[in-house]
Amino acid sequence: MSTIADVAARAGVSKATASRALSGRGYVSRATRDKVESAAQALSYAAHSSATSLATGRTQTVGVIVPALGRWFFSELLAGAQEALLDRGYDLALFAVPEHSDSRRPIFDDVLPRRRYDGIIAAGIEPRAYEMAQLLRIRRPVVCVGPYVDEVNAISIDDAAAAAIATEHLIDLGHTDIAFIGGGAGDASSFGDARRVAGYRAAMDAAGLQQNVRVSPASGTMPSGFDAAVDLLGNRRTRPTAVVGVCDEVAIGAVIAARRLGIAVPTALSVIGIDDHQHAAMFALTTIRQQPREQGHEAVRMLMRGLEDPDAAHEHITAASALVVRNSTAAPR
Amino acid sequence: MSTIADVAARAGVSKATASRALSGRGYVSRATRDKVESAAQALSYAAHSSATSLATGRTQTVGVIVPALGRWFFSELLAGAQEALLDRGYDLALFAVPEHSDSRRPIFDDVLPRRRYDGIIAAGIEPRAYEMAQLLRIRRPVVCVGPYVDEVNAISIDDAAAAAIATEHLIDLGHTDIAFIGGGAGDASSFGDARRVAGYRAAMDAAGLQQNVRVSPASGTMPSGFDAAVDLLGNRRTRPTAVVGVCDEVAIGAVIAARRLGIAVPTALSVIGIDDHQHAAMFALTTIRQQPREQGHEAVRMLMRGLEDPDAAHEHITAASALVVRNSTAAPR
DNA sequence: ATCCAGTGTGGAACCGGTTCCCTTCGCTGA
DNA sequence: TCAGCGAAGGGAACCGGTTCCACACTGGAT
Repeated sequence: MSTIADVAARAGVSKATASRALSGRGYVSRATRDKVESAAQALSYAAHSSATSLATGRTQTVGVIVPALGRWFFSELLAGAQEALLDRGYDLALFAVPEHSDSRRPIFDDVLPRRRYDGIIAAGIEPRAYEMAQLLRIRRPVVCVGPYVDEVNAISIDDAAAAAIATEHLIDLGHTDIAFIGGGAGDASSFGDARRVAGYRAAMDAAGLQQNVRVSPASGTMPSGFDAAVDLLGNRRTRPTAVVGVCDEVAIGAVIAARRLGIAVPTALSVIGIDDHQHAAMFALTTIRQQPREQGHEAVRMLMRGLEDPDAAHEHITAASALVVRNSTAAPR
Repeated sequence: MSTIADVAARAGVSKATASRALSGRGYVSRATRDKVESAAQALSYAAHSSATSLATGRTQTVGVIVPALGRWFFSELLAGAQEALLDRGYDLALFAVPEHSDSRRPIFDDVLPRRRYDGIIAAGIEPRAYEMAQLLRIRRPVVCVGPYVDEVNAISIDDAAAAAIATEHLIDLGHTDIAFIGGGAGDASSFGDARRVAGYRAAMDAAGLQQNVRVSPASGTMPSGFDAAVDLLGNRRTRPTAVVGVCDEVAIGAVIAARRLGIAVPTALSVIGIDDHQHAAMFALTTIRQQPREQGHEAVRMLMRGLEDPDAAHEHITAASALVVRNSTAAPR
């Protein structure tokens, strides 16, 4: 493996000049630049990244923390962050660790302080927890996806509003007996889930339907949505006419459960989700669309801004969401 | 931020001794070690990883390449690799890039040669392609998940055997009109898909059913399996009595399509998949189980072996797979 | 008493870049 | 004619660790 000294020697210049020629910083004549570049080419030189990092203080790496890879939202978010980072020549160091896992603590205590990352994108951080304090300690730009404290950048849809809009869509169609599936069950659920439950309650309250509020816990996965829906829909006397799923995975689980129970969707039961999951169209699911991949792009953009200007004010961005009407919701009979 | 020189000064020893005390290499007296450790504690010292990497030549980072994050197999594989690497104190640099994407080439040309990774785990590498040649150039241990050349480590289930076992299960039940869904369609499909098609053909041939071979292309996703199944099952006169899905996502898409068409599973149609996807149980899907998470662990183990002993012979491991009978397959009527 | 092996420690080189500071040179403008 | 400036390039310091090597000291064997 050749070093910059080899390149410099072959081009007949000093290390300093070779470095300037290759990085494009400082004064280098056209002729010298060409000589250095062809020498580098000939030796198939590639800068040793540890040496560059040590000298510049930049690692060109961003740490990304997600609580789960299997959930669509996080895998899309990750894909978006990956695309944006790759474009800018940054590496993505992945930490996929469930929220309450034992291996989560050491990441914040030992791994992040090692000055290995120029910045951190953190999804699934419990609000105002110990973890947030640790993130602030490392003095690097941080972008939270979801909850946040004022001292960091953040991006998220308005979860409460999304759930409220979903609920109001059902109310507008004439439903009054509307149940909510999801929230408060195990590791795969997130803080955002709690805000969605709150949005559902608020919409029910506003419509004077507070006595009809019903929440069936589920963890945010399709099987858990399926199980919760089987329970909820099993008794035809207590069955609601409409269901709001905390996310599309849960809503799809509910659609499948309804079919299995012989309940027609949307004629006998309306189901609405939140997310616009890749499978939503296949199930003709009405939903509130959000675009986690775009949120990943946006998170990277915010991080880069914080890198360029460490004193920039922190941004708190509300990502777009919108009702997408398909064929899983209709007026009650 | 404090350096090892600060720690050494506070403990009243030289940098060399402080380094030895903290790393545990070389001779250091018990008393000195304690002094250095409490100094490090007091200054909340953490070694600068770029400096360590430059000095040792090890980055403590492994690059992992996957073609897609949304497919269950790869997200499980990634989760497994992450767990195993975190345990060993390694970082995971993620490259999630579709097989035929434009951003794929630069990764092999520019990113990998930068000597940033101690090793590479590559899934979704086209066999014997340019990419494999580039992987060999960087002189670091490589583990391929899926196809390989002799010069690298590799791990995979026997895809052909898995598809053959699935097909034979249907033949044993008495089916003769067995179609295959999947293979040869777009980016989300993989080389392994081709070998599964071959396994299906081989099993059909061996049973003298070669004239009944039918392959409907699909890309490995649930919606694509759904669409292909709707086409295949739409005409009741040409409908097969059993279907092999290239993977569980496709098979589940087929189960949903059958329900939508009013075809009872398993009485009127048997469906079998390959993978044992997290949703397989919910659909009572008979399948061939493989455990990509374990394969991720195993890949890391192989990589670490290559790191410890660069001259070790390359391993080619066939991962376990086994028939799991649930309730989506039955004898034909 | 002498030799030697095993411990313990410090100085300095080294890993491979980047960048500060200084010198030189050619040209412009007063 | 000469001060002054910008361009070009070299030497050396520096980033923060690890490790080689030299040296000092101890205690046991000869």
